Formats: sequence, structure tokens, C-alpha cells
Amino acid sequence: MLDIKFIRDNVDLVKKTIQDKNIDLDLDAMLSLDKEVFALNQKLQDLREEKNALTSKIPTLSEDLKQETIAKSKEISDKIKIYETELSTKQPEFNEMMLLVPNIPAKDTPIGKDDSENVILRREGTPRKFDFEPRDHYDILEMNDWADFKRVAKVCGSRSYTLKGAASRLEIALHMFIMDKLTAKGFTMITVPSMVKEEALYGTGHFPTGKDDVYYLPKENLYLSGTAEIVLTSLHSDEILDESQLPILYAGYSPCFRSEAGSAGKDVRGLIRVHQFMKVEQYVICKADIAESEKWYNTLLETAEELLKDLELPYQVIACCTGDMGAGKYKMYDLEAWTPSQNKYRETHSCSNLTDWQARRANLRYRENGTNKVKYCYTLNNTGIATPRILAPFLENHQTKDGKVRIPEKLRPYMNGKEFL
RNA sequence: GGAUGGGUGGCAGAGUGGUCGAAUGCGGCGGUCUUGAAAACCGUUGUGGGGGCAACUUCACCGGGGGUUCGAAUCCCUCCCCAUCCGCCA
Repeated sequence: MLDIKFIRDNVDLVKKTIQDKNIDLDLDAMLSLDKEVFALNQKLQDLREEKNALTSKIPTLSEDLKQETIAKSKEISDKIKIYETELSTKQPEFNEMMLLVPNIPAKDTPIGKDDSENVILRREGTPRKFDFEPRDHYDILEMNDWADFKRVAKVCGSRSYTLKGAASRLEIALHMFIMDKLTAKGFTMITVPSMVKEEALYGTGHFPTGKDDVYYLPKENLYLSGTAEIVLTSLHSDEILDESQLPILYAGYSPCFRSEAGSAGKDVRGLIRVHQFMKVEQYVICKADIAESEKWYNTLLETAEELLKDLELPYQVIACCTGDMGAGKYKMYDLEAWTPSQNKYRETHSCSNLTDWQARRANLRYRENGTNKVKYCYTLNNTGIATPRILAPFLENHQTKDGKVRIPEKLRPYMNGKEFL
């Protein structure tokens, strides 16, 4: 959400953003509705003021004056009712449109219509040259008895996974590995539920537009969260934090659920795209300062890059273009790890700065030191690690000719010091 | 699943029809006192919107929505949420 005053004062910029980000919103219609709503509120305020002045006097008036004043007050109430009725349809309509207004992207954001126009910023590491025919992660898992895709599909349907033995240990080790990295940087480990109320999804911006991607539990009237970000954003909503409490740094751990409704047929085999997975989310709430938020953005990005380097995975950094970045994002970079079986880089991390766009929705505020002014926080997030997806490049990059998998040195302390899985 | 109780300001907690945006206490902030601190005392202290250069003024908000009434934190309806006890269970 943006400040309505900002929208009024920057109509052209907001319109351009709506276009660049491919948002279905008629800003002119919204602004004319804004004018109507504003005028109605103005009239209502005047009438209420008039009425309050009358009714507050009533207890002290003589009997005949009292009757006269009551009659007058009734007349005003009738007028108020008319305007209120009008407002009761227009205000919600306006509010809904406000939820669609996108955040203004950073100036250096590539303009583009979809992920095909994302820009590769840089590549780190060199894809390995194999002196044998590399297997894909699915086959590596099967041949080592590290997974049982067929049986689990029987029980749980497609896009489900199991990991067994060493692969299962690897999954947990990776989470501990990133947790240690993040706590060393001052992040607080936090495990959060995955079942969330609807408001939380509006708060992050996943709703109203992303309803198809989210599982719904009708009996509980709760949704299955696709990321810890949803709970973390709302944890402090409706609070006014003190500036001294900021930044809040969370390493949030949760099961994540995604219906993948828009990805039918894509990545059905293996670990890349499953309905339920585990994720450590890097999450920051900081003060409303773009330089400060950029600093944290770089920390989030660096941490993820360190992880990929420690795991010895070649990767590239992608600047997501306006059409691919999502309405709420000010900036979004993806990290993609080299995946030999597909001969391409596949997304493992997604790093975003939302500035105050989410905080406005979630009503996440703080009191500024010195001025005592109440401001909206800035929020940022990045993947810490998401499993099992990252196991695909991991297993494939580190496989040996005989079907074993080498463990990168930095991870060995988490794997009983072993060199191979 | 069964049975209760409850949602009021940063927190605790009064308030059952008007003078209530809301007593009181705690906390916070400012000050007096003190070498300093504590204690004590005095003052101050919600959010959002409108008007105004400002002083200030005004509207809304006591879980959400609706209703009764000239007037609602207070009465009625409805929804949501939370807590506790019992049962079941990781």
C-alpha cells in the first residue's frame, strides 16, 4: 500500500509503475473515487459537528426547547444517514483499489514484462565439467535409496517428497548451517506456525491477488502459509515499536505450503517444485530509511551468497524486472544455482526490499527517536535456505561418477565430519 | 468434542445512556530536590483524518459489522477473537 497523499501528488509516477508492473488497476477511476469519498467524509464531518453541538446541550435545556432541539437533531441525522449509505459502498470500493496500488520500484530496476526480461547481474563460480554423464538429482536419490518418490506419491499425491537416510540428514544439516550463520549475524531464530488468518496474507500483499496459490482450510478458516514472512510481518502489526527496538532480525523457520496452481506440468519430477517444504527465512524490520534498508538488503543478499559459496554451488544474481517482481517490491534479486541436469540456473533464493509497502498494510509502525513521530517500518526478506529445492543443485553438482555425493568442506561439521553422503 | 468467562489507552484496571477519549494505578517523558542515583513531589503522556502559517480547532475510534436512541464504551442483534476448566491427543 502507498500513502494516498503520495499517490495524489505523484499520479504520473504511479501510473507508470502500474503499467511497468502489469497491474490491473484504473488509477483515474481510483482517484475520482478518492475525491468522492473525501467530499463525503467532509460533509459528514460538518453534519456531525453540527449534530454534536445540538445533542450535547439537550440535557440542560428546558422542556420545550428540548423537544425543538431533538427535532432539529433528527433532521441532521437523516441527512447523515443518506451520506453514510453512499459512503458505505464507495469507501470499501476505494479501499480495495488501494490494495492493488504497487510499490514504486528502485530507479535501477529493469523494466520488463515477465521473467524473460530479468537481468543477470553477475555469475559466481564456474559450472563443473563432468568427465562422465551426470545424473539428475532424482536418479541420484533413487539409486542411493535416499528417497521414495513413487510410494510417497501413492500416499500424498504429486509434488510430494520424502528424503531418507543421509539425504534426510542433509536437509536438516542445511537448516542448522544457515541458522548458525544468521545467529552469528545477530538474527534471532524463530519458529512460526504455518496456519494463518486471512488478515496476515493481506498484510504481506499475498492477498487479494494471490488467492489461488494458497491452501485454505475451510473448517478452521485459516490458510496454509507459503512462507514464514507472512507470520513475521504480522507479528508486530498494530504495535508502535520504539525506534530502539529496531532493527528486528529474524531467522524464521517454518513448513511452507504452495498450491503451485499456476505451474501445472512444470518441474513435476523431483525436488524442485513441491507443495510442502521447509524454509528458513531471513527477515528484517528496520526504520524508514532507504539507505538503512539498502544496507540490510545487502546483508540478506550476502548471507545467501555466502551460503551458496560455502556449499560450492555456482550461481548467478538476477535483478528481477518490474513485470516479475511483484506489486509490493521496491527491489528484488533472485539467486539461481547451477543445475547440471537442466543445463541452467534455477532459483534458490529471492531477496526483496518492500520499503513501507507491507508495513502500511500490516500497520507496523515505530516511534522515531527525537521527533517522536510515528512512522511505518520498512520490511525486507530473503530466503535463508529452502529445502528440498536446494538439494537438486547440491546433489547434482557434487555427484561422483559412481553415484556418491561429496559434501563441501564447510558443511562437514554438520554431517558428522563425513566427506561423502 | 463438552462447559464457562472475557475483549476498554504502552500495561493493569474502573466505567451499564449525556458533562466520557474515558477514573485510578503502573510504566514513559519533562521538571524540583540530590555530589550522583533512588525515593518523594509537580507537570505531562493514545492513534488516524479534516481545517489552520500557527496557537488551536474539529471528526472518528473502547474487538468487527449492524440496530435502538435526540444522544451509545454503556442497551439489542450478529460475527470474530482470546482465555480457563473437563475430555481426547503429539
